[in-house]
Amino acid sequence: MTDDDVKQFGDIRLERVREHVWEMPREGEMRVPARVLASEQLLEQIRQDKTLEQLRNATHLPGMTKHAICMPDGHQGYGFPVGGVGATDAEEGCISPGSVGYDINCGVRMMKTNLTYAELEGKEEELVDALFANVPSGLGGGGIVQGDVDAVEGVLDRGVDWALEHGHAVEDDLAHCEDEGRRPDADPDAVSQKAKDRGKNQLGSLGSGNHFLEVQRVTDVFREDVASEFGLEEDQIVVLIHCGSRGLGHQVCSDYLRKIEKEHGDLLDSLPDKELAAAPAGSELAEEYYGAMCAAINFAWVNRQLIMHRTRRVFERVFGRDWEAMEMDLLYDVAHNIAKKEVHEVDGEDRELYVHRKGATRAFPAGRPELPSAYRDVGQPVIIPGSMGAGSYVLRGGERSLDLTFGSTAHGAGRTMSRTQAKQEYWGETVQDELRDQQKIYVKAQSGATVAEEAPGVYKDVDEVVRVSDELGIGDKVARTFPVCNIKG
DNA sequence: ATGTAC
Repeated sequence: MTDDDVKQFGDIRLERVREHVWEMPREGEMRVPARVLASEQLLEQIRQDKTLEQLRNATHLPGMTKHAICMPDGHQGYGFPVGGVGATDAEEGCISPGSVGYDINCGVRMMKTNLTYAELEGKEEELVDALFANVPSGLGGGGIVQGDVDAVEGVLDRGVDWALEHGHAVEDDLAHCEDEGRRPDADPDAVSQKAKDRGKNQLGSLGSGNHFLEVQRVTDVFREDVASEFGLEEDQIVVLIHCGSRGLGHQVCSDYLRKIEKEHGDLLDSLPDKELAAAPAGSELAEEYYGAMCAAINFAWVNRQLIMHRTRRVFERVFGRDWEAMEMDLLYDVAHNIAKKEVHEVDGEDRELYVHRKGATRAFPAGRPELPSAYRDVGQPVIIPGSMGAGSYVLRGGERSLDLTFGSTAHGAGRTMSRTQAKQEYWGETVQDELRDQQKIYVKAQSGATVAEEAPGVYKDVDEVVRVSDELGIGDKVARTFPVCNIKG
């Protein structure tokens, strides 16, 4: 090993295993080593905050297997890094709400169209205004559906099946969503009344922060055969929807963090950070949290479904054609913040694990039984949004992901500065004017401050993140898109 | 991310 192959950041040591793979050797109370998957350039950004320390802390979680892993877009989060993957034994390990994240099933879906960029040019302002007027966004309440108690119960229990029953989905949408849009382990009774109350008037709403709806054009195709299977080609218009489970998921996370801290104090005392609070596998709270989290997963899927279906109606008005004629079909919906029971090979043995992916995307290659039939022979689509001034990517689950990352890859570009700092560096209106005048990107937002917080300059280079994923073989580049219209909170 | 704190 040469000097170039070792990095010492304070008391944290990283050893290069090979290109883009850095290992933090096991020491002290660490149960497993940790790994950072990053280029030198991205590692230099990752080391700037508490990401590496949080990654090391995560290796202390009971039942952690193989490695705690940090993706190329990793940054500091609540307890567990955003861009982190940790797989714990589902019988002898634990489940940790902070390792899922507050925004349960924050994620993205991509809807295709058969429109070309040429057909949209000149209509950008009309389209962005119509989307903004019809898709609720911003903090607080107001959704596409004003839900009552029964509606929320149905959504939590049946996910996108509920949307289908109520005319907000078609069968084909279910066939192109993970779990067909319905987590079978959902337990609505484990979701507090307070969480349900917060969620009932947020069904079909974008929220705030980095959440958005973006109309994009496909600018590059890297793997022609896979793109063709996915139904993507250059110049095509697609729609990307990025949002989560709103106040409901947030409430589920905080409810269970509080309960688990109280009930499992011994386990908490054995961890280096209280924010990693975890319930032992098999305990009542582990089961309840898992059921509640799965219900929140359903809520987020329905949220994205309602927004997508409303978007079809908006396109119908703007383009004067039926959405079916515009072939506005769902490509796929991917979760960025969940824990899920999955079987993976560990030391030559198949074991059931809680795979925590926080700011990480499942990236299963061809052949995994969980994949819908449309993608079983090609591998699942992985959708990685960039900032509103940069491209986004469609990848395909890579052959090496099962071996390296429990079937996962990155989820986005990742911030480089805090929201507070961003507001000091940028002014929302100026950002909007520049995007429009220099790149023909039309942004409309509830708040100028949000635009400043999400300015393209506050994000890492998504091209570099995707390059690492592709070169590692965990997620293969298929296509790149570029923004046309963007609405946000 | 989030009725931006308990």
